[in-house]
Amino acid sequence: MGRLKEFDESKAIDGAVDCFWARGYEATSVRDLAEHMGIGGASLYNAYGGKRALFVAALARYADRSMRERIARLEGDGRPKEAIRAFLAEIIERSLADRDRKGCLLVNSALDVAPHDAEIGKVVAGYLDEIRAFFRRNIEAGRSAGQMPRNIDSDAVSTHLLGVLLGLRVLARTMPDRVLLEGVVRPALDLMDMPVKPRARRGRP
Amino acid sequence: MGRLKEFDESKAIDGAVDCFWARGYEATSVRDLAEHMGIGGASLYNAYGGKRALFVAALARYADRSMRERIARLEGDGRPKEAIRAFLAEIIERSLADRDRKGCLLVNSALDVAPHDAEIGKVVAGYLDEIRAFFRRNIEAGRSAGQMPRNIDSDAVSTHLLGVLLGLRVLARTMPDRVLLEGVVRPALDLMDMPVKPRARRGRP
DNA sequence: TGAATTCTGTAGCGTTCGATCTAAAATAAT
DNA sequence: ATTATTTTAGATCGAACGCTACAGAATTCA
Repeated sequence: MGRLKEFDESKAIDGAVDCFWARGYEATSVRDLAEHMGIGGASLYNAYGGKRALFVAALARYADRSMRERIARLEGDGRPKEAIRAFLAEIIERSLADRDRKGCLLVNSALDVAPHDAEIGKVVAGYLDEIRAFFRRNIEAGRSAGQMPRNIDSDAVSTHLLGVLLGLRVLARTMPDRVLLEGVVRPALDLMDMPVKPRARRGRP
Repeated sequence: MGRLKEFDESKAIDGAVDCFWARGYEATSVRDLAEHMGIGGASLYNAYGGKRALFVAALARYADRSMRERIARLEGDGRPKEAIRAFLAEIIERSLADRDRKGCLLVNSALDVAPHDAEIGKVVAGYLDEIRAFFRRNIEAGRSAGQMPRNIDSDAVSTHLLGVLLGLRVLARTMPDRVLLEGVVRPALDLMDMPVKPRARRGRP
């Protein structure tokens, strides 16, 4: 019973994502949000409770549509090493094409709002852990498949890759240069390459 | 001629650094600033011109007292490899001891304000380049001293280390855990180690 | 149809924002 | 002493902030 919502909830939350993503939490006003969501201020408070709760919802939406989509898509091929390489390559391409320099909503939130809000901090940490788990799964799969060194430390390298990803995102917002961003990533990818066989001789391998 | 300043300019700018550092640019109000600087609002505008100009001055102060001090101190030993290791170790220790999770003012600014302000963006990019130059100098010195692989790519690895540093700072604000932060750094430090000699035999080395 | 419930637009709440004005206070040069 | 210049404290500016009250519109129950 009661009056039905008139606005498209999915379009609305996408509008909120765009706002928070482009301007950050603090710099986004409730009026900005309502306008980009195509609703009135009262509807915003009625449907989401307030600015902070809406931000949490926007984070979840972003994580689903951006991070998890990418992980699922790249991990589907069954080529673990390529999945990791493609993941980072895709971030670089998107960063270079991102003329507004919006970066990644999760990374932006990890630096800006997470330290000041314990609850949101836990949410963001959970999303970052999902990315790290993606790296770790594919490192272990790559090692099992013989594509990576047998003694590779999946814990340390997956954590390292998460750090490199975050650094990549930060650097891309201030110095979006291809040579620079690829320089950040390349040594990390080299970690997953097989060690060169020393003194390969002609004849039998 | 004219009335003399009553406040300590050095204490004042330090107060501004603390404010921007702890709360970020947007969330810091001119009233917060004036209070922590020990001056009135009118004096703030008289001495610095406004919030944005004060932020630029605070950035410069921070870079001098924090980043450049650390670089000068660690690079003085003449042990290039140890300088890089100690640099990252010091960041980890400071991050773990930083109960307010303020992180690094330069990194925070690189993600938050640089993308929205071209002029400040160039300033921040300049500071980041100083850090990268520190890494590169010490990689090349370490290579020359025979402490690092002869074929190490100082451009790529210094850029990689800058990325790792930025990622470290982001991660420390959301997940300040020693195991995690050291996991981010360790594979990067391994890049600078000499390759193990294959099949060392007894007798002559 | 009447009552209950929910959504929406408008208006406005009190607060705070960055910035400025005014006038008194303090100093240096004349 | 007079004048010129600068700093100070305090009040205040218009605008924007997050949020809410309220009345009307729209819908499902009885």
